[in-house]
Amino acid sequence: MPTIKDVARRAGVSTMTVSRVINNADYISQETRERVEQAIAELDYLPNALARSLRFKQTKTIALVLTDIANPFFTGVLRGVEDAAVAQGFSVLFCNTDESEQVERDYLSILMQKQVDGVLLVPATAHSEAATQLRVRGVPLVAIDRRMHTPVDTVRGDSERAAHALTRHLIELGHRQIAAITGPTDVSTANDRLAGYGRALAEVGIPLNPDLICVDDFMTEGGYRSTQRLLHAPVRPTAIFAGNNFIAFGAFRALREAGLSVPDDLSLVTFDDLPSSWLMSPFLTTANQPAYEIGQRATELLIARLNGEADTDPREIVLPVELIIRRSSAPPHDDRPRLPVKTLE
Amino acid sequence: MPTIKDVARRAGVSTMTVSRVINNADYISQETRERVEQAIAELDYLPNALARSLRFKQTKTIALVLTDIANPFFTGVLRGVEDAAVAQGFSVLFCNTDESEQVERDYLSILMQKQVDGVLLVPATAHSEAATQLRVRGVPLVAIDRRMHTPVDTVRGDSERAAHALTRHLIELGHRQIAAITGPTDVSTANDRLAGYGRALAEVGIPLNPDLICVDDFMTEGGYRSTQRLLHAPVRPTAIFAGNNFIAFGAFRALREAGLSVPDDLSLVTFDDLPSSWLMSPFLTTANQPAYEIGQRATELLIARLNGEADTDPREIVLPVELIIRRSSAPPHDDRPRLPVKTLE
DNA sequence: CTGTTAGCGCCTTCAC
DNA sequence: GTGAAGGCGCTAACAG
Repeated sequence: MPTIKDVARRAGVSTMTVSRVINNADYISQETRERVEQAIAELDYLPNALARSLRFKQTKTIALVLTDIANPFFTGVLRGVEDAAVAQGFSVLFCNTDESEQVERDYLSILMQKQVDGVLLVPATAHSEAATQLRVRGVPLVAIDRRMHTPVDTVRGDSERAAHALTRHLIELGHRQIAAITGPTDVSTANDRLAGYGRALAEVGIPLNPDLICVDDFMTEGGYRSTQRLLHAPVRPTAIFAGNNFIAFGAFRALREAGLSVPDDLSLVTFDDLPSSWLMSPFLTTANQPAYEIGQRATELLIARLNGEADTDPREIVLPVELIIRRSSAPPHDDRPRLPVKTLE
Repeated sequence: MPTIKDVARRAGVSTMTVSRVINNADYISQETRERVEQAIAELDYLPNALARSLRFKQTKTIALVLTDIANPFFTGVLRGVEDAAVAQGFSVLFCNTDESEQVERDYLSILMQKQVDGVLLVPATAHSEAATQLRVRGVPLVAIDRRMHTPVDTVRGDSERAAHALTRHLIELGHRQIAAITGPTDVSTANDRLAGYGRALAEVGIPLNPDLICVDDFMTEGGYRSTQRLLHAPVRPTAIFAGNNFIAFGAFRALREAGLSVPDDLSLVTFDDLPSSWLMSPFLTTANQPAYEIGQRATELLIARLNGEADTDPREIVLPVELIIRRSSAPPHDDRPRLPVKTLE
């Protein structure tokens, strides 16, 4: 592995001159420059970014710390992040926390040691100390998808409004017994979605029924468990608002196993779903967040911070969410008992 | 940002002593160690990994360069890679090439400059010079999913065998006119899958019909275009073997638009599909590759190479693929012309 | 057990 | 235009 010294020796100049060529500084004679460039080519020399970073105090690397890349929403975010990062010459260190605060903490420590220039974080919880940890060390942070207790740059979809729209849609179809299943209360998206749901109910004077509100994790299993609970509750809901796609998948499975069909027996609406190009027959009514754009905008904001631009108060970018109405939502049947019907296959 | 010097000053020792504590070397008096540890805690000191890496010539960072993270198969690979990497104290630099050789080349250059310890690569093409580039610089490489022309460590699913099984399945259902749609011929998985397809046909004496073989990209659009072509071909196939999940999605769309139903009018089988927990009603017959395990095994092999273990010839790990038979494949109808039927909704 | 010296590869500063 | 010295933060090798 040749170093700058080898190049200098071969070109018959000092290392400083080589350095000038690499960083294409001024005041180099055309002739020297060519000689150096040739030596570089002959030796197939590549500068050592480690050494440069040590001097420049800049690694041209940012980190993306998120909770679960298997969620297609976050896959979209990652694509947006990467494209925006590359466009500005940055690399992306990828970290998956699986919603664990402990893992998040450990990662952040490593990232600070590795001197990443900035961090994009989907915080496992709203009270994550990440913001403080990073600020102390002067590492810029942009939160993605979820708000944090500490004031911090944030890019996210408008969960409250979207949840309101989904719930409103159910109400307009005639539903009154609408259940909500969301993630942990210390995750802002769960709260915001529940708030939007509540606002829609309040607008038409439907009281909140605690029996119809389930809080579990944001995973398939959470949706499955919660739905089973709902089916044994005193009042059976005619519609379920699932706080995210995984919850909806779990809910659907529980309904099917109970011999209930969507939307004949219950309507089901959710967030994010799957890319529609993947679906044989798109089915779920959903509030679709602009995942790619969220990742992109967050990265651009982060890099702007790195460059010292926009050095104002924390900024919050809230992107609109698109409502996609499909077959999983329909008017409720009357409430006379009905025989379970085979689910749509 | 405190450095080792600050810690040394505060603890009243030399930097070397601090270094020894950090790396928990032997021969430190209990008392000094405690004093240093206290100084570290008080200053909230974190060692600069850049400086350490410069000395150690080890960054504890590997790169994962793949073609398209939006493909759920690669998402699974990434999860496997990350888990295995973290378990051994490595971080993962993530790079998406979008099947572009140029992007791949550019990334590799950056990665070498950043001194990654090793590279996991899904080569954009089999003739990628990546292997040579990296070898020259002594950076270990493990290819994932696809074989390369240069001999190199590889971890992949058994595409040939799986394609054979899928085709065999169609034959056993009674199909004789079986079309194949695959990706570019300079991608080994495309070739292997075509080979498996051909072998299955040959076994039962069905001649290869060039009209029934389409080569396009591995994307939804490729599947869509190819299927449209097939529908205008002299012989209409009764079944389509799609080279990957995206091709299958595109094929399905083209069939639906043509008013054809699966499996009533044509059977459709493919690779990878989607995680079944996401599906409302799993539909596609598929050869399911162990994505997570592929990522995991590749990472373990790479790290073994870094540690100088297993310094033998390039190794090829071929993992078995699971055949999942679902509703998209069924016996063919007789070949009398039929009215187009609405697709299953 | 602890400290000093030197250097990883590069670049900033200041001469020449 | 170019080069020599010094240092980024850390540690290996050697002293003591």
